[in-house]
Amino acid sequence: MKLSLCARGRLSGIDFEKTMRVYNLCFWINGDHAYAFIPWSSVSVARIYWSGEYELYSTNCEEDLVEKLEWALGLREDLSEFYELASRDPLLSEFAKLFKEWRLRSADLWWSLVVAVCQQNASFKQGWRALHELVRVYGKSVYVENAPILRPPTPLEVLEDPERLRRAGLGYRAETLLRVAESIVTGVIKYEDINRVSVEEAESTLRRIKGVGPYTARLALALSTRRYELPPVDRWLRRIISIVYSVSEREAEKFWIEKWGKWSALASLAVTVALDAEVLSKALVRIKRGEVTPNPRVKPSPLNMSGFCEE
DNA sequence: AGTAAGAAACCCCAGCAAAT
DNA sequence: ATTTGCTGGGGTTTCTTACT
Repeated sequence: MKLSLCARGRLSGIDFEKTMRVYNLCFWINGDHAYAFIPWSSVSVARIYWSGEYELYSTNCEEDLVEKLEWALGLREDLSEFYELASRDPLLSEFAKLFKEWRLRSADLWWSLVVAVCQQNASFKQGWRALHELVRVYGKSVYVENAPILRPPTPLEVLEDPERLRRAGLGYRAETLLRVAESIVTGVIKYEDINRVSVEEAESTLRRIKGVGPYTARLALALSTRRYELPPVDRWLRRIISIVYSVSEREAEKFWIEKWGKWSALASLAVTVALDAEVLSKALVRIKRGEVTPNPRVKPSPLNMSGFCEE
Protein backbone atom coordinates (compact mmCIF):
# COMPACT_ATOMS: atom_id res chain seq x y z
CA MET A 1 0.00 0.00 0.00
CA LYS A 2 1.58 3.16 -1.25
CA LEU A 3 0.88 6.39 0.60
CA SER A 4 1.36 9.86 -0.72
CA LEU A 5 2.15 13.07 1.04
CA CYS A 6 -1.02 14.93 2.00
CA ALA A 7 0.16 17.66 4.29
CA ARG A 8 3.08 18.93 6.24
CA GLY A 9 3.39 21.50 8.92
CA ARG A 10 4.33 22.17 12.47
CA LEU A 11 2.40 21.59 15.66
CA SER A 12 3.15 22.88 19.12
CA GLY A 13 1.98 22.92 22.68
CA ILE A 14 2.99 19.46 23.85
CA ASP A 15 6.11 17.35 24.26
CA PHE A 16 6.11 15.34 21.06
CA GLU A 17 8.94 13.07 22.07
CA LYS A 18 7.27 11.90 25.28
CA THR A 19 3.89 11.69 23.58
CA MET A 20 5.29 9.53 20.82
CA ARG A 21 7.54 7.37 23.00
CA VAL A 22 5.09 6.28 25.67
CA TYR A 23 3.69 2.86 24.82
CA ASN A 24 4.89 2.92 21.25
CA LEU A 25 6.40 -0.11 19.51
CA CYS A 26 9.98 0.09 18.31
CA PHE A 27 8.97 -0.26 14.64
CA TRP A 28 7.59 3.20 14.80
CA ILE A 29 10.28 5.11 16.67
CA ASN A 30 13.26 6.33 14.79
CA GLY A 31 15.86 8.71 16.20
CA ASP A 32 14.33 12.14 16.17
CA HIS A 33 10.91 11.17 14.87
CA ALA A 34 8.18 8.57 15.14
CA TYR A 35 5.17 7.37 13.21
CA ALA A 36 1.57 7.55 14.32
CA PHE A 37 -1.28 5.83 12.54
CA ILE A 38 -4.23 8.14 12.36
CA PRO A 39 -7.48 6.72 13.65
CA TRP A 40 -10.87 7.03 11.94
CA SER A 41 -9.45 7.39 8.47
CA SER A 42 -8.33 5.27 5.56
CA VAL A 43 -4.76 4.13 6.04
CA SER A 44 -2.89 7.23 7.10
CA VAL A 45 0.32 7.74 8.95
CA ALA A 46 2.02 10.81 10.29
CA ARG A 47 5.75 11.20 10.69
CA ILE A 48 6.22 13.38 13.70
CA TYR A 49 9.49 14.98 14.69
CA TRP A 50 10.23 15.87 18.29
CA SER A 51 10.24 19.48 17.15
CA GLY A 52 6.56 19.26 16.28
CA GLU A 53 7.10 19.22 12.55
CA TYR A 54 5.08 16.58 10.79
CA GLU A 55 4.43 15.01 7.42
CA LEU A 56 1.12 13.35 6.79
CA TYR A 57 0.77 10.44 4.36
CA SER A 58 -2.37 8.70 3.27
CA THR A 59 -3.94 6.57 0.57
CA ASN A 60 -6.44 9.31 -0.12
CA CYS A 61 -5.98 12.75 1.31
CA GLU A 62 -9.06 13.64 3.32
CA GLU A 63 -9.88 17.11 4.47
CA ASP A 64 -9.68 16.67 8.19
CA LEU A 65 -6.61 14.47 8.58
CA VAL A 66 -4.69 17.12 10.46
CA GLU A 67 -7.60 17.58 12.83
CA LYS A 68 -7.68 13.84 13.47
CA LEU A 69 -3.95 13.83 14.07
CA GLU A 70 -4.27 16.65 16.58
CA TRP A 71 -7.02 14.79 18.33
CA ALA A 72 -5.00 11.56 18.43
CA LEU A 73 -2.10 13.43 19.99
CA GLY A 74 -4.31 15.09 22.57
CA LEU A 75 -3.09 18.43 21.35
CA ARG A 76 -6.05 20.41 22.66
CA GLU A 77 -6.61 18.33 25.73
CA ASP A 78 -6.43 20.48 28.84
CA LEU A 79 -4.79 18.37 31.52
CA SER A 80 -4.12 21.19 33.98
CA GLU A 81 -6.68 19.79 36.40
CA PHE A 82 -5.15 16.33 36.20
CA TYR A 83 -1.64 17.61 36.78
CA GLU A 84 -2.85 19.84 39.60
CA LEU A 85 -4.24 16.75 41.33
CA ALA A 86 -1.12 14.79 40.44
CA SER A 87 1.21 17.39 41.92
CA ARG A 88 -0.26 16.62 45.34
CA ASP A 89 -0.06 12.86 44.95
CA PRO A 90 2.76 10.73 46.37
CA LEU A 91 2.89 8.46 43.33
CA LEU A 92 2.57 11.05 40.59
CA SER A 93 3.92 14.36 41.90
CA GLU A 94 7.36 13.82 40.41
CA PHE A 95 5.82 12.46 37.25
CA ALA A 96 3.66 15.57 37.02
CA LYS A 97 6.73 17.80 36.96
CA LEU A 98 8.43 15.79 34.23
CA PHE A 99 5.43 14.89 32.09
CA LYS A 100 3.31 18.04 32.11
CA GLU A 101 3.60 18.31 28.34
CA TRP A 102 2.92 14.63 27.69
CA ARG A 103 -0.35 13.50 26.15
CA LEU A 104 -1.77 10.02 25.70
CA ARG A 105 -1.79 8.88 22.08
CA SER A 106 -5.11 7.62 20.84
CA ALA A 107 -5.76 4.70 18.54
CA ASP A 108 -8.91 3.57 16.82
CA LEU A 109 -11.32 1.24 18.61
CA TRP A 110 -10.00 -1.89 16.93
CA TRP A 111 -6.37 -1.26 17.78
CA SER A 112 -7.24 -0.12 21.30
CA LEU A 113 -9.01 -3.42 21.87
CA VAL A 114 -6.07 -5.35 20.42
CA VAL A 115 -3.74 -3.58 22.83
CA ALA A 116 -6.06 -4.23 25.74
CA VAL A 117 -6.66 -7.90 24.94
CA CYS A 118 -2.90 -8.49 24.70
CA GLN A 119 -2.49 -7.17 28.24
CA GLN A 120 -4.96 -9.65 29.71
CA ASN A 121 -3.46 -12.02 32.25
CA ALA A 122 -0.08 -10.83 31.20
CA SER A 123 2.82 -8.93 32.64
CA PHE A 124 3.82 -5.77 30.86
CA LYS A 125 6.57 -7.66 29.09
CA GLN A 126 4.39 -10.53 27.98
CA GLY A 127 1.59 -8.28 26.77
CA TRP A 128 3.70 -5.90 24.77
CA ARG A 129 5.83 -8.63 23.32
CA ALA A 130 2.63 -10.24 22.05
CA LEU A 131 1.54 -6.98 20.48
CA HIS A 132 4.96 -6.45 18.93
CA GLU A 133 4.93 -10.00 17.54
CA LEU A 134 1.40 -9.55 16.27
CA VAL A 135 2.44 -6.66 14.10
CA ARG A 136 5.60 -8.43 12.97
CA VAL A 137 3.94 -11.76 12.23
CA TYR A 138 1.23 -10.26 10.04
CA GLY A 139 3.91 -8.23 8.32
CA LYS A 140 1.61 -5.69 6.70
CA SER A 141 3.32 -2.55 5.51
CA VAL A 142 2.54 0.82 4.11
CA TYR A 143 5.02 2.50 1.81
CA VAL A 144 6.08 6.00 2.57
CA GLU A 145 8.48 7.40 0.02
CA ASN A 146 9.08 3.80 -1.12
CA ALA A 147 10.21 2.74 2.33
CA PRO A 148 8.10 0.11 4.08
CA ILE A 149 6.65 0.84 7.49
CA LEU A 150 4.96 -1.98 9.35
CA ARG A 151 1.35 -1.28 10.16
CA PRO A 152 -1.18 -3.01 12.40
CA PRO A 153 -3.28 -5.64 10.64
CA THR A 154 -6.92 -4.81 10.10
CA PRO A 155 -9.66 -6.91 11.71
CA LEU A 156 -10.39 -8.45 8.30
CA GLU A 157 -6.78 -9.46 7.82
CA VAL A 158 -6.77 -11.09 11.24
CA LEU A 159 -9.97 -12.99 10.48
CA GLU A 160 -8.56 -14.14 7.16
CA ASP A 161 -5.48 -15.60 8.79
CA PRO A 162 -6.26 -16.30 12.45
CA GLU A 163 -3.44 -18.84 12.82
CA ARG A 164 -0.89 -16.07 13.04
CA LEU A 165 -2.29 -14.94 16.36
CA ARG A 166 -0.95 -18.14 17.89
CA ARG A 167 2.45 -17.56 16.40
CA ALA A 168 2.43 -14.10 17.90
CA GLY A 169 2.10 -15.70 21.32
CA LEU A 170 -1.38 -14.54 22.20
CA GLY A 171 -2.32 -18.00 23.42
CA TYR A 172 -5.97 -18.35 24.35
CA ARG A 173 -6.37 -14.57 24.03
CA ALA A 174 -6.50 -15.20 20.30
CA GLU A 175 -10.09 -16.46 20.66
CA THR A 176 -11.17 -13.23 22.31
CA LEU A 177 -9.39 -11.15 19.72
CA LEU A 178 -11.14 -13.03 16.91
CA ARG A 179 -14.50 -12.28 18.51
CA VAL A 180 -13.44 -8.64 18.74
CA ALA A 181 -12.48 -8.59 15.07
CA GLU A 182 -15.79 -10.22 14.21
CA SER A 183 -17.72 -7.61 16.19
CA ILE A 184 -15.90 -4.78 14.48
CA VAL A 185 -16.29 -6.20 10.98
CA THR A 186 -19.99 -6.96 11.38
CA GLY A 187 -20.61 -3.59 12.96
CA VAL A 188 -21.89 -5.00 16.24
CA ILE A 189 -19.36 -2.66 17.84
CA LYS A 190 -19.04 0.78 16.32
CA TYR A 191 -16.98 3.71 17.49
CA GLU A 192 -19.77 6.17 16.81
CA ASP A 193 -22.07 4.21 19.11
CA ILE A 194 -19.45 3.77 21.78
CA ASN A 195 -18.51 7.42 21.75
CA ARG A 196 -22.08 8.68 21.82
CA VAL A 197 -23.15 7.01 25.05
CA SER A 198 -21.83 7.29 28.60
CA VAL A 199 -18.62 5.44 29.44
CA GLU A 200 -20.61 3.13 31.68
CA GLU A 201 -22.85 2.14 28.78
CA ALA A 202 -19.88 1.92 26.45
CA GLU A 203 -18.15 -0.40 28.88
CA SER A 204 -21.11 -2.74 29.06
CA THR A 205 -21.44 -2.73 25.28
CA LEU A 206 -17.82 -3.81 24.88
CA ARG A 207 -18.25 -6.40 27.60
CA ARG A 208 -20.88 -8.18 25.58
CA ILE A 209 -17.94 -9.64 23.65
CA LYS A 210 -16.95 -12.83 25.42
CA GLY A 211 -13.47 -12.42 26.81
CA VAL A 212 -13.75 -8.67 27.24
CA GLY A 213 -14.12 -7.69 30.87
CA PRO A 214 -13.90 -4.40 32.73
CA TYR A 215 -10.13 -4.06 32.45
CA THR A 216 -10.05 -4.60 28.70
CA ALA A 217 -13.11 -2.46 28.03
CA ARG A 218 -11.85 0.45 30.11
CA LEU A 219 -8.35 0.44 28.70
CA ALA A 220 -9.77 0.36 25.19
CA LEU A 221 -12.17 3.19 26.00
CA ALA A 222 -9.44 5.38 27.41
CA LEU A 223 -7.26 4.81 24.36
CA SER A 224 -9.95 5.24 21.74
CA THR A 225 -12.27 7.92 23.17
CA ARG A 226 -10.04 10.00 25.46
CA ARG A 227 -12.58 9.64 28.23
CA TYR A 228 -10.98 8.65 31.49
CA GLU A 229 -13.77 8.35 34.07
CA LEU A 230 -13.49 4.58 34.37
CA PRO A 231 -9.97 3.40 35.19
CA PRO A 232 -8.53 0.07 34.20
CA VAL A 233 -7.34 -1.38 37.51
CA ASP A 234 -5.35 -4.58 37.32
CA ARG A 235 -3.93 -6.55 40.22
CA TRP A 236 -0.66 -4.68 39.95
CA LEU A 237 -2.27 -1.29 40.38
CA ARG A 238 -4.78 -2.53 42.94
CA ARG A 239 -1.95 -3.76 45.15
CA ILE A 240 -0.02 -0.53 44.75
CA ILE A 241 -3.07 1.58 45.58
CA SER A 242 -3.84 -0.44 48.67
CA ILE A 243 -0.29 -0.11 49.98
CA VAL A 244 0.38 3.52 49.10
CA TYR A 245 -2.93 4.87 50.37
CA SER A 246 -3.62 2.29 53.08
CA VAL A 247 -6.93 1.14 51.68
CA SER A 248 -8.08 -2.42 51.26
CA GLU A 249 -7.70 -3.97 47.83
CA ARG A 250 -11.44 -4.31 47.76
CA GLU A 251 -11.88 -0.54 48.05
CA ALA A 252 -8.93 0.37 45.87
CA GLU A 253 -10.87 1.03 42.69
CA LYS A 254 -13.56 3.09 44.41
CA PHE A 255 -10.85 5.08 46.16
CA TRP A 256 -9.04 5.67 42.87
CA ILE A 257 -12.16 6.98 41.15
CA GLU A 258 -12.95 9.30 44.05
CA LYS A 259 -9.38 10.54 44.06
CA TRP A 260 -8.97 11.15 40.35
CA GLY A 261 -12.51 11.75 39.15
CA LYS A 262 -12.69 12.07 35.41
CA TRP A 263 -8.94 11.54 35.13
CA SER A 264 -8.94 8.06 36.70
CA ALA A 265 -7.86 6.09 33.64
CA LEU A 266 -5.15 8.60 32.80
CA ALA A 267 -3.84 8.26 36.34
CA SER A 268 -3.79 4.47 35.99
CA LEU A 269 -1.67 4.72 32.87
CA ALA A 270 0.55 7.41 34.31
CA VAL A 271 1.46 5.18 37.26
CA THR A 272 2.61 2.43 34.91
CA VAL A 273 4.80 4.94 33.10
CA ALA A 274 6.18 6.41 36.31
CA LEU A 275 7.18 2.96 37.59
CA ASP A 276 8.28 1.63 34.19
CA ALA A 277 5.62 -1.08 34.56
CA GLU A 278 8.11 -3.06 36.61
CA VAL A 279 6.93 -6.27 38.20
CA LEU A 280 5.10 -5.72 41.45
CA SER A 281 7.89 -6.70 43.78
CA LYS A 282 10.31 -4.26 42.14
CA ALA A 283 7.69 -1.54 41.84
CA LEU A 284 7.00 -1.73 45.56
CA VAL A 285 10.70 -1.45 46.38
CA ARG A 286 10.91 1.64 44.18
CA ILE A 287 7.92 3.22 45.85
CA LYS A 288 9.48 2.59 49.23
CA ARG A 289 12.67 4.31 48.04
CA GLY A 290 10.73 7.16 46.49
CA GLU A 291 11.97 6.29 43.00
CA VAL A 292 8.74 7.19 41.25
CA THR A 293 10.03 8.67 38.01
CA PRO A 294 10.80 6.65 34.89
CA ASN A 295 14.23 5.06 34.99
CA PRO A 296 15.91 5.02 31.57
CA ARG A 297 17.92 1.94 32.52
CA VAL A 298 14.79 -0.20 32.74
CA LYS A 299 14.22 -2.08 29.48
CA PRO A 300 11.70 -2.77 28.21
CA SER A 301 9.52 -0.10 29.74
CA PRO A 302 6.55 1.93 28.51
CA LEU A 303 9.03 4.60 27.47
CA ASN A 304 11.45 2.25 25.81
CA MET A 305 10.34 -0.86 23.99
CA SER A 306 13.34 -0.98 21.67
CA GLY A 307 14.35 -4.26 23.26
CA PHE A 308 11.64 -6.14 21.41
CA CYS A 309 13.19 -5.13 18.10
CA GLU A 310 16.55 -6.50 19.14
CA GLU A 311 15.33 -9.99 20.04
C1' DA B 1 37.43 -25.48 45.49
C1' DG B 2 35.19 -21.43 44.26
C1' DT B 3 32.47 -18.74 41.40
C1' DA B 4 29.85 -17.10 37.77
C1' DA B 5 27.05 -17.90 33.90
C1' DG B 6 23.50 -20.68 31.81
C1' DA B 7 19.73 -23.94 31.84
C1' DA B 8 15.88 -26.01 33.88
C1' DA B 9 12.24 -26.49 37.24
C1' DC B 10 9.18 -24.67 39.91
C1' DC B 11 5.81 -21.55 41.31
C1' DC B 12 3.17 -17.63 40.50
C1' DC B 13 0.63 -14.25 38.23
C1' DA B 14 -2.76 -12.11 35.16
C1' DG B 15 -8.31 -10.91 33.70
C1' DC B 16 -12.28 -13.25 32.58
C1' DA B 17 -16.24 -16.44 32.84
C1' DA B 18 -18.64 -19.65 35.25
C1' DA B 19 -19.92 -21.59 39.40
C1' DT B 20 -21.30 -20.94 43.96
C1' DA C 1 -21.53 -10.88 45.70
C1' DT C 2 -17.71 -13.84 46.07
C1' DT C 3 -14.87 -17.71 44.76
C1' DT C 4 -12.79 -20.87 41.58
C1' DG C 5 -10.69 -22.54 37.45
C1' DC C 6 -8.75 -21.63 33.03
C1' DT C 7 -4.38 -20.84 30.34
C1' DG C 8 0.30 -19.75 29.03
C1' DG C 9 4.28 -17.25 29.73
C1' DG C 10 7.04 -14.59 33.25
C1' DG C 11 9.69 -14.47 37.55
C1' DT C 12 12.43 -16.76 40.90
C1' DT C 13 14.94 -20.35 42.70
C1' DT C 14 17.66 -24.29 42.13
C1' DC C 15 20.64 -27.06 39.71
C1' DT C 16 24.28 -27.78 36.16
C1' DT C 17 28.09 -26.61 33.68
C1' DA C 18 32.32 -24.28 32.60
C1' DC C 19 36.05 -21.90 33.72
C1' DT C 20 39.64 -20.01 36.79
